[in-house]
Amino acid sequence: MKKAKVIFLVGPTGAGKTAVSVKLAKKIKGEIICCDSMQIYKGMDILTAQPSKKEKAAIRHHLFCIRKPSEPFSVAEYRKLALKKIDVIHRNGRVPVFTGGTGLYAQAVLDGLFSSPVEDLVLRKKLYAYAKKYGSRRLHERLKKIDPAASRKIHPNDIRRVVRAFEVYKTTGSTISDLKSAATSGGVRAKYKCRIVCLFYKNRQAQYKKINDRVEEMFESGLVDEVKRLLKVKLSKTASCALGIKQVKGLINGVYSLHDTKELLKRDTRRYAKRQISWFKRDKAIKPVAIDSQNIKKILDSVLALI
RNA sequence: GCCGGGGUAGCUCAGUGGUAGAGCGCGGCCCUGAAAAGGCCGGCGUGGACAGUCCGAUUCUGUCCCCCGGCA
Repeated sequence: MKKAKVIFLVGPTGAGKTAVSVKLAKKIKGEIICCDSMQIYKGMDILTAQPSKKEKAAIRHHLFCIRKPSEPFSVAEYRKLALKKIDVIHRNGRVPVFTGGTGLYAQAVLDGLFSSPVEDLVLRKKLYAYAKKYGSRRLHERLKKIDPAASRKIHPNDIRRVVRAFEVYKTTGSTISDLKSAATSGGVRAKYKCRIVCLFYKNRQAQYKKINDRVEEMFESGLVDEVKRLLKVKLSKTASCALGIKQVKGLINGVYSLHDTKELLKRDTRRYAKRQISWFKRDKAIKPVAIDSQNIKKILDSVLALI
């Protein structure tokens, strides 16, 4: 039996994934699935560069705007929803096209996740308090005793991972290393004919220019008002991580000038893009498509040739 | 023109009579239930120019050039 196809269109922010994804989906009878940890939130259209109404009307989009900004979200939850969508879309005889820049989400769908417990907020709070009091090094030392392998991999300063490793052990009785080396469940990579394409700029300067321009546009389209609106409710920990919220909050509170806010957001977005590139370079199955212009037709042709 | 302050990494600056550092930028990397998050690594730069003192000057002295503030 011929394997059904699943497409992933990934790449750093500002590469033009959204526009390409719509053209691509039209061409191959595809439907788009959000592969972005922030675009799953509604009410953050400018902040997350949500696809336009027109784009959404042209092609079926899934998993966009499915959570309120007050609600938390996680990779595991994402993976579950994404797998369901793949089935539904295949059943309709169409091709799922995952589009977005969250590498971890793509990986979770492709390779699955090892089974680990949901977050234990109470325990987590305690662990952070401990780390704050005695230093994360001390917590790391303790981790070394229960899970030497994990302690070797996790840097003492990487408090989140140190805490998580502890949390996993305390709630399940098994170490995160053991869980990790046990079989990961539900990866899609072998089950379907997966094609992963990453758009990236040949020239870093061109990419940074695009990012800088986009930040300016976001402000012109009403970013500040959008953030003001969002801040009226208590944002979940996840939603509040969206790039732009912290920076614009500083502007609203009078901590930064408009100019400084823009520069800060540009800088943080550049750094984010850099991290995305690092992430996508790791997976050897990812096929790179170099872009040097915004000629969508050309980009689309390159993508089509690879899938 | 005079008085004062200053010219050190792409930027902002620190420091020292024995050839220099910190933040930011920038580059590279790691990554499994917060991932647009979190973490790690990376600094030879004509120390404005020239001359002098000294065993030795980026650090002291002199001259010149440039910048900033004040007075004219």
